Amino acid sequence: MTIKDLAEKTGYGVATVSRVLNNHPNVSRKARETILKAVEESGFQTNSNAQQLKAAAKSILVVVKGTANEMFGEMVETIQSLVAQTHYPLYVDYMDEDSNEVLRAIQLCPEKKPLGIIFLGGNDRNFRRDFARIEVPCVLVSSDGSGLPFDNLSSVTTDDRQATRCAMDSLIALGHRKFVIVGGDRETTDIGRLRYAGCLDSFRKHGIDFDEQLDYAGVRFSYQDGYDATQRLIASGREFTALFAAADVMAIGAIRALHNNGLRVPQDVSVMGFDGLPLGSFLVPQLSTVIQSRQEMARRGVEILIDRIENGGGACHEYIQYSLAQRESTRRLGE
Amino acid sequence: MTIKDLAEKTGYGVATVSRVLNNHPNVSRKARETILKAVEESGFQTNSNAQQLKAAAKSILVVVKGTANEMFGEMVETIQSLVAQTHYPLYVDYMDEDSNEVLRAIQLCPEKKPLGIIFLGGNDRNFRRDFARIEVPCVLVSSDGSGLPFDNLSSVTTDDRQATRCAMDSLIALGHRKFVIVGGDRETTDIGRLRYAGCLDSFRKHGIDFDEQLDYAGVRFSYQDGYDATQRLIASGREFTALFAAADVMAIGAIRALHNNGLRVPQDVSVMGFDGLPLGSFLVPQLSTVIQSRQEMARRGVEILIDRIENGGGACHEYIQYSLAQRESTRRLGE
DNA sequence: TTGTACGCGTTATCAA
DNA sequence: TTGATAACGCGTACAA
Repeated sequence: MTIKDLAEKTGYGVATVSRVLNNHPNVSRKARETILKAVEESGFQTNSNAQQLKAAAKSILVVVKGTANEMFGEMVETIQSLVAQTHYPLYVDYMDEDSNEVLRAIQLCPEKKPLGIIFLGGNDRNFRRDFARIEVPCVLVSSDGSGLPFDNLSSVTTDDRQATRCAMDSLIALGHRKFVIVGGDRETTDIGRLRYAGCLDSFRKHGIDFDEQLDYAGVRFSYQDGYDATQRLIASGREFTALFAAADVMAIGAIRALHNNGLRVPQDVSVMGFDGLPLGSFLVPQLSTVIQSRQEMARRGVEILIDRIENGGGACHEYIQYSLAQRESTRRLGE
Repeated sequence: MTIKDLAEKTGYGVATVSRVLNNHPNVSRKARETILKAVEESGFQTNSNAQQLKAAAKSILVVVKGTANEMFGEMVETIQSLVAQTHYPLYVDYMDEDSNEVLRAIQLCPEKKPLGIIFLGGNDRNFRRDFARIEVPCVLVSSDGSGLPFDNLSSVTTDDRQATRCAMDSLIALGHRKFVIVGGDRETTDIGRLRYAGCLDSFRKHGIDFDEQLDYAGVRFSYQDGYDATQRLIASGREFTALFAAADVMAIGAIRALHNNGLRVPQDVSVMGFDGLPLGSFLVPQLSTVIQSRQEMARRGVEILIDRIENGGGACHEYIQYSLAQRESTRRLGE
């Protein structure tokens, strides 16, 4: 079933059919009705290959880095419902955590010819190296692009460094002085770097003693890695009353590791995560964490992108409000 | 950059370029080398729109129902790596939990012209109503298609009913007699229906008293719904020593609800989940559950599909081995 | 208001 | 071994 078939069936030409399909003007009411009815009956589906081969589909592209990332699933849904309220078609492309999202976008561009791109997650290095080849307006969501010299790349994210500092400040305010950190890799992930920097900011300000070699473990963002890293930290014999995990999933692994070593949370060790996954509030103990506003991040990402598409303008970089949840996995020392 | 540009650049014709690109025979070594080098230099990317517009890409399509489903993320990765070892290109299409996966596949078929389709998750009703319009061999993974009258629809899944029965048997063997169930909707989800049936099988066999009205809550597969349902069950005043949740996420919500009501797991109530999410073994207490072999399910799904594509043959329906994990959230009564 | 005809980038057929 | 050329289904000048 093609528009040609439709044309034959209705007695009109393919151009008229195409016009009806795309809601173009200059079609008689009668033609529109006839053709619409035929479309209905035949269950016609326009072939998007041909469509895009022909011309820009005026679409928006979303590139999601990390299929398993619990943060992104919900955000994709928000983006979808937001974009659905516009007339822009939306393409969502999922990829592995460790693929190069920028190269993928570059690869997709000649095919999809998007008006703009939203990156859900992204790596500084990849952008620095390859982003220059992308010309449409883009928004990097949930990573900070303000350090990147691209006029067509905006970003919306949590201020990881400040949020982490704030989280550490709060633990210090609760009386904690001895910390260990289960963080991300500081070399390869921006998140790992920024959240670690936030910790150091706070530690320095309060004169907290912290040994980067002994008190920090830079690992991957998973339950298992959080668990393993914590085991090593404990095994090394370091004493600590508070553990910060750079992601909730790591915090969960960490709590289990503490438990296995006879350390109770929060009586013996306070644990603070980062992300604010829904899961966290169902755990026993409920996970204290930095809650990122995923909805808001996604919403602003869409808004900025559409504005740049429609009105032009250079890059802008926004931080989204986060909130600190002191729940059950942290406690005031000496109470 | 198109193959036409490539042709000009190298002095060959588009046909030769195309042949090189697709590894076809009847190309001189010299031509192949020259063209390959030009491809390298120019960073040429074949336009898949044009490719698919022209002809069937001999691809395999994966339709994933439920972006947030923790089961599927890992399975998609397995499928990808398995199919990568063949010469079939793979398309993965993600959709909301409540979209109609069969209609989506029907829509995709004329465009992608896949040789076969893998459905990750699926609803009985959707298949019954619309699947007849799909002609290529398909495999439904993680739902049971054996009741469906389609010769081109195979399925690979856990035997939900038997697995649940087995899980309940095990709880009964531990001395439990009073159960409540936080299950899925029995009307709209196959999983809800089958896992409930499994419970009843076991209860009947052992003469366990169970009131469908009072002891069963059919809700959605989420933390919050598991939590809410358990709250209601507790509030209703029913006494029970064991709670079965039809999914691990529900079990987690349930455990929190029990905790909030001063009920300890497993001392006061044993909780058994279903799915075997990695998360479960990091919780405190570790979640007892039915472990579905996601890897194996995905692997068999791919194997069966490729076999049907290459050798034909009718539908086959397989159950994949599951295993019962008695971990820390269940205990023997009276010990 | 409508239809004809061309081109998008690719693959496949055929003749050279 | 190669190249010219006809499709694939659609959008859109341009002509009518």
